Amino acid sequence: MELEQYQHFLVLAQTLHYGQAAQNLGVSASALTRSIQKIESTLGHALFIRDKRSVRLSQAGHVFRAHALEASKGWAELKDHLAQENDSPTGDLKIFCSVTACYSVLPDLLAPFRRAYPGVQIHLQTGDAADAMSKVLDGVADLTITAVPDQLPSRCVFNSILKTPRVFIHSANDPDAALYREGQALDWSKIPMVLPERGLARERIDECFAALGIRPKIYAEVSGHEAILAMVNLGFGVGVVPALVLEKSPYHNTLSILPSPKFSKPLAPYDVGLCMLKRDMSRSPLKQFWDLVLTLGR
Amino acid sequence: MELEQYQHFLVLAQTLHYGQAAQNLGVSASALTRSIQKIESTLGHALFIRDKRSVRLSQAGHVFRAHALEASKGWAELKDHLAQENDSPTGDLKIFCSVTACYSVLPDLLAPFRRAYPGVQIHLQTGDAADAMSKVLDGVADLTITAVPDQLPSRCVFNSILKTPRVFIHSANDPDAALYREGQALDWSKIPMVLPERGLARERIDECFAALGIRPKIYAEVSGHEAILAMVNLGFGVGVVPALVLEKSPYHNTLSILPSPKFSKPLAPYDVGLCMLKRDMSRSPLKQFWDLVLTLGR
DNA sequence: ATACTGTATTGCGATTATTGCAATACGGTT
DNA sequence: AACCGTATTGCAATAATCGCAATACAGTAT
Repeated sequence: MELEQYQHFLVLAQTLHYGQAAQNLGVSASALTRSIQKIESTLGHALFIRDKRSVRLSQAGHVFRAHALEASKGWAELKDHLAQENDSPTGDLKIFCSVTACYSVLPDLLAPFRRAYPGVQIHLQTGDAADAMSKVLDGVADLTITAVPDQLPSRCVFNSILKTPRVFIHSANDPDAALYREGQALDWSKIPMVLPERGLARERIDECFAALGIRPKIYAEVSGHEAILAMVNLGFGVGVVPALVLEKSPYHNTLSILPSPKFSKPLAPYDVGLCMLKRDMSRSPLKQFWDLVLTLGR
Repeated sequence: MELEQYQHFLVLAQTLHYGQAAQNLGVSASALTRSIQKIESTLGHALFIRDKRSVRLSQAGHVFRAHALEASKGWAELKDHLAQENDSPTGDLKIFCSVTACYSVLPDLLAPFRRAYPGVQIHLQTGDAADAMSKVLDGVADLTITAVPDQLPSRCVFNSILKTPRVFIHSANDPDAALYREGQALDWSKIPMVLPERGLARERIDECFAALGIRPKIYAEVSGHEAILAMVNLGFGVGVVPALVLEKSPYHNTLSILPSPKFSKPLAPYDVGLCMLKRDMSRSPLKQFWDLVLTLGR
């Protein structure tokens, strides 16, 4: 008997409505049906009386409800008890992190986590954000802090931590710097740009320009926000990076922000968050990390 | 958290030995290892301290043990409570049964079951014993009462109910009846025989004769014990059937038992028992039936 | 009467998890 | 140093689970 099924039962016992209970639980109605059927089958008693129009607890259902409540309470008490033990939870935590996230959001998460769970061994690996998802899917990393992917694999869950606008930047070293500073309307099809080589960021930028019928003039394609900053700083062109990346970089007072082109469809902000496997939501110390991030977010 | 895993934990907590505990539980050591790992992972605490030479409970392990015992007790109480409810367990029970078993052992099982669990709707189907296993595997039947198969599918469990010797029989109508009655050594290679067309019984008989270097003279190949009885009763030859089948048949006083040939490797008794899917061992009302048979067997 | 709506259940294909076997890692022992 | 005993892990096979779409079925509206 799964503890999760107890929860299914308890919610259904309250709502007395499969569709609604399923929605509350975040599962499909068929999954809920089968959870209940499975309990009934192991118990040998019908827990609910369904007469096609209404659902209500049977006698055995009431008995089981008392048990399920008791069991849930026992489980909660256990966790309390363990939390108050002097020894903190143990385990390994393999984090994969883009450099961007490593500079920007990671410190704010890792410090309190370390304080709360000193027994957890943390392995931190940085790398290209494009690899983040596959690292998690392959089990090389337990969780990753990175931009929200174009489409989340079904096995993963994502929790946004912060959003920061994307800004267009240029350097005083740029031959055209004077032009940019005048604040006039710019012809974006003629401005040399430093853009990401691939990945979600590049796609979004291309889409936004395309919506205006503009084919940007690409001076360089590079990999990684930090590389963009470096190139732009050398005066090679105009780049696009998340504002936060600029702020945390050593170039933040040598580079200037340009007003964004008048996109019909605005460039979505850079959304960075936590991503891990659904499966691990119930596992330690991943659950602890996830929960901590939630509390910090509020 | 599975209730089954609680059991795994509790047994390991007692034996403090993976191999031994695994054997007690009837699972492989690796499965046990993973059960424990999973609990530890969801709790975030090591339950056992392993130092390659010994296994002992950790502090968190002791805490969890108290919880697990409590939870087990609660579960047992629940089942007690439900058992004492006035409404008996409900459900369907689809039984597939060879005719032989239907006459011989089924009544002794079904009567007490019906008395104990009147709420269970019983569906009984008889048919060729050779089909029994596939009926269960295909989900057409929940359980079957039949001879132990040559090799049990891995998804199934089997529980022997009774064994009865196989006997060689002949009829007074047989032209050679006088010969048989004299009690002299018989030349089995010359005696016409009525044997099962296929299946385990036939294979065993062939093996036993083959071990003596004898190729029996087959007069007829038929399907089903009852058919053998009928053919033998008409005087067509000598047949082999489980003793119990003979006793329960209408021919039991018109047919006579011959001394068995002196097989070097004796003909194994007919072993009839209960077979169902492992999966269903925890489901109702199959578990009830299984348990009832166990108690009757003792 | 017939079509329609809301609700629980079931069939099915695809995805995940679990198992057991064999291989491995790692102390202690001969 | 080779060998045991024991827990763990890699891997391939097996089984369970999920969500979607189809179905069943009672009440309601047209």
